[in-house]
Amino acid sequence: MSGSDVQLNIFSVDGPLLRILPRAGASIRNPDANLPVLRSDAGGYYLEMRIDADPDEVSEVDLVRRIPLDNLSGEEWKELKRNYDGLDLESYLSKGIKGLEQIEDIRLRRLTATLLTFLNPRQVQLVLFLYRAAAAEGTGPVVKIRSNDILEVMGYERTKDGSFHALIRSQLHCDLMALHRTELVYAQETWTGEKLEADVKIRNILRVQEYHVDNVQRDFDSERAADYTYGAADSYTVNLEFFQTSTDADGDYVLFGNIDMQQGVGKSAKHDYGLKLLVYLAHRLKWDAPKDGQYLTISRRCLFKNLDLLGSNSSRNNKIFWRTVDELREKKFLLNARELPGKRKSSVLIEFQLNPENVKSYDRHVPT
DNA sequence: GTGCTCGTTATACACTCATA
DNA sequence: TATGAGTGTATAACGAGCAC
Repeated sequence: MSGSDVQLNIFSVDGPLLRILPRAGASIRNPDANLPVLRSDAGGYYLEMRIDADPDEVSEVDLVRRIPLDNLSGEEWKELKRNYDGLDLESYLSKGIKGLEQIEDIRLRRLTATLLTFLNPRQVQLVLFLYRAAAAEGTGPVVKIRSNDILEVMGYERTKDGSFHALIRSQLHCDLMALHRTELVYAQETWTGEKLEADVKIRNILRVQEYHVDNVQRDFDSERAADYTYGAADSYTVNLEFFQTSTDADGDYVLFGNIDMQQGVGKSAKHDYGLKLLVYLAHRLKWDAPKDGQYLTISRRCLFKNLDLLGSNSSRNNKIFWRTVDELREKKFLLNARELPGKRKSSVLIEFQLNPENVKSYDRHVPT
């Protein structure tokens, strides 16, 4: 990547990360997603959620997201498992994420919510912000960020005294801790010379290496703030765990430009369809062989599932989808999109023409 | 189209704690 | 004791989706 690209606000995100990002962030409404369970193996104890592979789509691989539960004795584990197995999560979740309030144990409630809402659009936006910061700073995978700077860029309003409200700061801390603690377990195909092999990978999207609190008198505990209370540190140093090839001219990555990091104030993070569609298209760039590097053809069924457009009103779903397409067209990520008839009458395909100036894939193994 | 629910932010206020 | 920074809680308001 050249220096002029950084000046133009263009940055790269690793291909291996984009290949799994929509799967890793599948919501509980996604038909491939299973309810969280407690599980133990030789490596330890975990709260985990499995996303099953969809046999109809090669890009929809089997993936597990899990939070390791450290420092548990055998007895504590048995007690926790007994309590958790007794919960009727399905019934709780019929009332939405708020239904989890019926879980009495605060830590377990928060960990379950963390797993269920993992990689919501706000967290995806945070990941993109960190990659953009890494590109701007040129310090490789390690990025140092100030909490208030991120919140400023995300468009949150300051309070009268010029700081950000504790709730917003706390939410940022919880998002960073979710990305720090949640492990992704999946199979990744790698090239050894000309030979393609598959390895099982266990990776976090990022790890928080250090955090700093400006006022040393403040009693701040990172784990406690994530599990029981509120609060945030004033700055964090994070390591982007997938950051390996993205600055390599021969690497495997997607270039993004022109991304608006502003949160729509008052807008629910879960309904940011524009960001969801953009990330999904970037993900497909890493799986498909786009015609001329910019034409992608994807089934409507698959798009609706990955955009979480799973409501019962199909005409409304369609309306939201095309409104989202228009949004990406206005933001110059898309040049065009149109409906194509599928093999069966019921299977509609959508052809996208991406704008290579704002989203473009590089892969040393697939000629572009 | 209407009314409801849900997730989110904004605002206000009370509390704790350290410091001057 | 007053002050300021940070934290925790309650409530109102808003936008969006959903069911009817």
